Amino acid sequence: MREIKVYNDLTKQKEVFIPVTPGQIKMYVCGITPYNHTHIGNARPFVTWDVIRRYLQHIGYEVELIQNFTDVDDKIINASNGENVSWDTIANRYIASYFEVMDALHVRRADMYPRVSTHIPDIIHMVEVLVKKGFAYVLDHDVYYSVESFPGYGKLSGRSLDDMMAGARIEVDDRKHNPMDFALWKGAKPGEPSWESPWGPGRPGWHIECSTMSNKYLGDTFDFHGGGSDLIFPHHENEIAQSEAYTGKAPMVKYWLHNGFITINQEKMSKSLNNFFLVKDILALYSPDALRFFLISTHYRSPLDFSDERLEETTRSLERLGTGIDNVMFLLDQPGGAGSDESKQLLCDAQKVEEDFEEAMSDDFNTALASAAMFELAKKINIYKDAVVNAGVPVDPSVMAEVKRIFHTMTDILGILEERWEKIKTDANSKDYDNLMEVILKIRQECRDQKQYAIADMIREELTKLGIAIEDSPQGARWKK
RNA sequence: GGCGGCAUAGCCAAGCGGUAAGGCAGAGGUCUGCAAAACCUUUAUCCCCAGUUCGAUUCUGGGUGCCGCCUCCA
Repeated sequence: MREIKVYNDLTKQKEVFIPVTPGQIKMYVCGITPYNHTHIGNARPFVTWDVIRRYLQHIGYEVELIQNFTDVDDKIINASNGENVSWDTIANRYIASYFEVMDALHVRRADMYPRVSTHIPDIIHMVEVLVKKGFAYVLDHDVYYSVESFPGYGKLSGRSLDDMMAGARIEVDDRKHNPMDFALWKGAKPGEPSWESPWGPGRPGWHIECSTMSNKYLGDTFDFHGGGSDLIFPHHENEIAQSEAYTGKAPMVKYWLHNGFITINQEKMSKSLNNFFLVKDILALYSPDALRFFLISTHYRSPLDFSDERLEETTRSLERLGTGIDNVMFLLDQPGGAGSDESKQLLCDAQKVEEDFEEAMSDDFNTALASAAMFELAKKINIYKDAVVNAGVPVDPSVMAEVKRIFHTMTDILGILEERWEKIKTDANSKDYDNLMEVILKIRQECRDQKQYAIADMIREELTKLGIAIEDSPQGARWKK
C-alpha cells in the first residue's frame, strides 16, 4: 500500500501515517450543531474529509467514518425559545438541511451520525467514571473536569496551564477548583431539556459527547480526528483529557488534523461577525462542483478567502476540465487504430499524471498540487484530440480506455464533475435528441455552405440560449449540452 | 499579554537548499466566414535586513505586515 504522510497537529510535524490496525482506518470528524442552515465555513471540513476518505479508500484502506451531531446545546435551546418550538424540532430541521446541501456537494455519507440526545446514558457513564477516578468533581448539580488532574493537559494546543491562566478571559466561577475546569454535566435550568442523572436532572457539557461517542464506536485509540482549527482549543484539548483519563490509555487519537478557515475579506467567517454565507444560497448561484472545487483548490490547512470572483474563476477553470472530459468521450467514439506515436505519448503522459496525482495526495492530501496534475492531463488529451481531428491520427481504443480510467479516477477522488461523465446518452430519449441535433446541424451547415451566415449564426445563438454549445471544426460541427 | 500560522506574478496557488508547477485574467499568434473550444508564444531577482552555505524563495536570527486561537464557533 502506498505510503502517505500527514501533518499531525499533536506533534506539530509531518509524519508517515501508520494505522492502528493494518489496512483499516478509523476516523472521527466533529460535526455541526444544528441550530441554523449550514454555512460555507461549516462545509469546508466535510468536503475536505470527504476527499481524504475517498483517497484513503482509493489506495486500499477500509475506512470507517463517524461524525456527530451536537443536538443538545445552548444555541439550539435559544433558537427553540425564539421560535417557540421544541429543541428537537430545531435540531431535526437543520440536520435535514445539512444533509440536503452535503448531498448536493456530493459529500458521501459517514458510516454513522451519532447524536448527543441518543447517547445520554453513555455520557453519564463516562462522567461517573471520571468522577470515580478523581478527574472530575461534583458541585451541586453540576460536574466539572479538573484540568490539573490530567498531566497532559495542553499537549494538543501547545500551551501550559500557566499560559492559559495568564490570558484567561473567561468569567471566573468561584466554586471551580481551577478557572480552566470545564463542565461535563450541567444541572437543569427551567425551560431547558434535561435528563435524569446521579446528579439530578441536567444535560451534558459540550466536550464530553465527542469523547463518549468516539470511544463507543471507534475504541480507545483510533487513527484520525478532524475538525476546524478553532476546535483545537478548548474542544479537542478537552476531548483528549476526558478520553485518556477515562480509558487510561494514550493516545486517544494518533493523528489530529485541522482545516483552516474560510475568510471573507481576509477575516474569519462567523455568525458573530455576521459575515457568513449559507451553502444553499451559494448553490443558487453557482454549481456544487464549483463550490466543491473552490474548497479544495487550496491546501486544507491554509485559510481560504471566499468571494464571488473566486467562485467565478473556479467555474471557468472547471470548464477547462469539463472540456477535457468531453473530449475523452468524443475520442472514445472515433474510429480506432492502434500503434500511433501520438497514442503512445498520450498513454505515457497519462501514467505520469496518475503518479503525480497520487504523490501529491499522499503528501498530506495536497489537493492543489493534485489538481495541477489533472489540468496537465486535460491538456494532453486536448493535444491528442487536435491530432486526431486535424491530422487524422487513429484513436487507440485501449489507450483511450486507460486515459479515461485515470482521468475519471482523479475526478472521482476529488468528487467533482461526476455528472459530466454521464452527460451523454443518459436517458431513452437521448437517441431522438441526437438525431434531432444532427438535423439541425445539417441545416446550419447548408446555410454556411451557401454563405447564409446570418441564419447559421442565429441557429447557433438560439441553441446557446438552450445551453447547447456548437463547435465548428474542419470535420464538421460538434454540439454539447 | 500568552500560543500558533502566513507573506511567491494583475488575481488565486504549489514548491521549501541547486536561479520558480498549475489555474484565472492580459498580450500576440494558429485554426475559423465570424465565433466558441483548443493549441503555441508571452508575463516573478519568491515582504525587508543580516547570517549559514559553493549556492537560499527554501535553513537561522532580527524586522515589518496580515490572520487565527486563548469566549460559542467548522
